[in-house]
Amino acid sequence: MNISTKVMGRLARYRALLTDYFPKEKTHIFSHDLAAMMGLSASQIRRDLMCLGYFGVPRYGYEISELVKHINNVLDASKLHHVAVVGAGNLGRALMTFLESRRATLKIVAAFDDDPDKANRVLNGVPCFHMDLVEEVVKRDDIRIAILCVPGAVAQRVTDLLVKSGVKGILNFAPVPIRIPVGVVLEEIDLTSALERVAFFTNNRANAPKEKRHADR
Amino acid sequence: MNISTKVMGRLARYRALLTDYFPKEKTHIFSHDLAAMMGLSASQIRRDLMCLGYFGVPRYGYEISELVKHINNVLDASKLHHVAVVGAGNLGRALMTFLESRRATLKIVAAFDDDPDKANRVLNGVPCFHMDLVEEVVKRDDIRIAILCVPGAVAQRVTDLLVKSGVKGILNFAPVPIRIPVGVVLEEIDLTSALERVAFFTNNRANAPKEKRHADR
DNA sequence: GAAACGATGTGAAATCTTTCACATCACAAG
DNA sequence: CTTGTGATGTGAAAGATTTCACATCGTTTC
Ligand SMILES: NC(=O)c1ccc[n+]([C@@H]2O[C@H](COP(=O)([O-])OP(=O)(O)OC[C@H]3O[C@@H](n4cnc5c(N)ncnc54)[C@H](O)[C@@H]3O)[C@@H](O)[C@H]2O)c1
Ligand SMILES: NC(=O)c1ccc[n+]([C@@H]2O[C@H](COP(=O)([O-])OP(=O)(O)OC[C@H]3O[C@@H](n4cnc5c(N)ncnc54)[C@H](O)[C@@H]3O)[C@@H](O)[C@H]2O)c1
Repeated sequence: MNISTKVMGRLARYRALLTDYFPKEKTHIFSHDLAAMMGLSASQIRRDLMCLGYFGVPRYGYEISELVKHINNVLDASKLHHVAVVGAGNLGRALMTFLESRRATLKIVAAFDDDPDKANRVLNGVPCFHMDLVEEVVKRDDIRIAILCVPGAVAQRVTDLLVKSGVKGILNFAPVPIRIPVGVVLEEIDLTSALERVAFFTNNRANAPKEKRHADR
Repeated sequence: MNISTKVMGRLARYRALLTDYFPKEKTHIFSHDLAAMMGLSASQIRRDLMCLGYFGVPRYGYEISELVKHINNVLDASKLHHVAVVGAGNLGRALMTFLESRRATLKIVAAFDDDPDKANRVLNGVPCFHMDLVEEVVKRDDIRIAILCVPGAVAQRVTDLLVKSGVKGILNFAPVPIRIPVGVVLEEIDLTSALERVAFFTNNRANAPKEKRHADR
C-alpha cells in the first residue's frame, strides 16, 4: 500500500484528534463523526482508513484504541526520532517549548545557533550548541531530522551543512525555497504565503475553494 | 480565471522569491530558472503564470518587475488588510515580530489575550487588548483576519467569538480542527503533523512522494 | 531578410485525489 | 429466523493538478 503525503498528513491529524481531544469515555467512532470534526467528507475518512489494514464494524463504527494503534503502526510510531532545532531565535524557541509536550517519538535532543551567547546553555529545556559542533553532535546523538529556523539568507548554507552531517529530513520555516540532494526529505512551511492565502480568499469569495462538505449524501 | 488555492500559494511564493531573494541586477528570468529555484517543473511555472494575464517573451523570459506587478494585481496586493494575533504566547509573539517586517499590505494592528498581565500593553510593537474587548476593537479597527494562537482547548470558543465580531478569515495554529460558518475563510497550519510527515518519509523512502523535477524534458 | 535558435503558451494526456453509489455486513427488533 | 437499519468497504466516476509535447514566436546570427 502506497500512502500519499496527503493521506499521511490526515492520518496524523486523525490520531491527534482521537488521542488528545476526544472524550475518554467514548470507545467507538463513526466515519461521519470524525468527518464532521475534521471538516471532511465521511467517504474520504473511510478511504483514508482503508490503508491501515484495520476495519471498522458496520453499525458500531471504528474502535478508537484499535484505530490509534493501527495509525501508530503505519506511521512507524514505535521508532524514536532525534530532532534538532537549528536557529534558536523566537520561532525556534517557541517550537522547542511546544514540541517538548507533544509526541513522545519525536524528541528534540539539541538546538544549534551561531550566536555564542546562545551556545553551551540549556534553552527551553534543550541543550544548545554552537554551529561549529553540528557535525559532531548530529553524529553523536544520531539526529535524523532538523527543524530549520535560521534567517532566509543563510538557510541554504546551513542546510548543506546539516545534510553533510547526516540529517535525513528537514522541516524548513525560512521563507526561501531550499535545495536538497535526493534521499533527503524536505517539508516547507511558509507562514507568509499561508497568511496571504487567507487574505486573498477573504476578499475574493468568487475564487474561494469549494466549500468543505460535512456529510456524504 | 479561477485561481485554485495551490496556484495562489505558489504565486505568493514566486513573488516572495523575486522581491526578497533575487539579485537586483537581474531584470529577466526564465521559467526553468524559477523552476530550479522553487524545486518545481518549468511547465508548472508557466501554467501558473498563465492566469496572470502577463506574458513573457520567448528568448528573454519574464520581466521580473512586470511579473511582480501582475502577481500583486491578481493577489489584490493593493488592499490593506488589518490583522490581529489572538493569543500572545510564545508563538503569537514570535509571529508579531516576524510579520511586522513583511508584506506592507498585511498589517498587524492588535493582539488579544485573556491574561490580564498581557493586556493594555504594547507587546513586540503591537498593542495588546484583553479578550473582553475583541468585539469592540475588531469593529473599530476593521480587523478582517485573525491569527489564532490560543491553546487548542479554547480554540473553537475563541473562533466563535471572532467570527461573531466580524472577522472574515482565520489562520489557525492550534492543533485542533475548528469549524466556521460558510463565508469565513479558514487555513489550518498543523506543525506537529508536518513534522510527523517528515519523520515518516525520512525512514520510509519507498512511500516517498515522487521526486520533485527540476526540468521539463 | 532568411534561417536557426531557444524560449513561451497551451491542448491534451497522464496522474493524483475526492466523491458517488451501492453491495455488503452486523446487529436489533419483531 | 427473518427482516430492517444504518453503518462499512470499495469500484468506478468525477474532478483537480501536473506533465508532456509541440506549434509558435521574438531574437540573434549570418
Ligand atoms: N518568528 C516567526 O514567527 C517566523 C514565522 C515564519 C518563519 N520564520 C522564519 O524562521 C526563521 C527564524 O525566525 P525567528 O523569528 O526565530 O528569527 P530570529 O532572528 O529570532 O532567530 C534567528 C536565529 O538564527 C540564528 N542564526 C543566524 N544565523 C545563523 C547561522 N548561520 N547558523 C545558525 N544560526 C543562525 C540567530 O542567532 C537567531 O538566534 C527566519 O527565517 C524567519 O523568516 C519566522
Ligand atoms: N509554540 C509553538 O511553536 C507552536 C507551534 C504550533 C502550534 N502551536 C499552538 O499555538 C497555540 C499557542 O502556542 P504557544 O506556544 O504560543 O502557547 P502559549 O501557552 O505560550 O500561549 C498561549 C497564549 O494564549 C493565551 N490564552 C489562553 N487562553 C486564552 C483565551 N481563552 N483567550 C485568549 N487568549 C488565551 C494565554 O494567555 C497565552 O498567552 C497552541 O494551541 C499551540 O498548540 C504552538
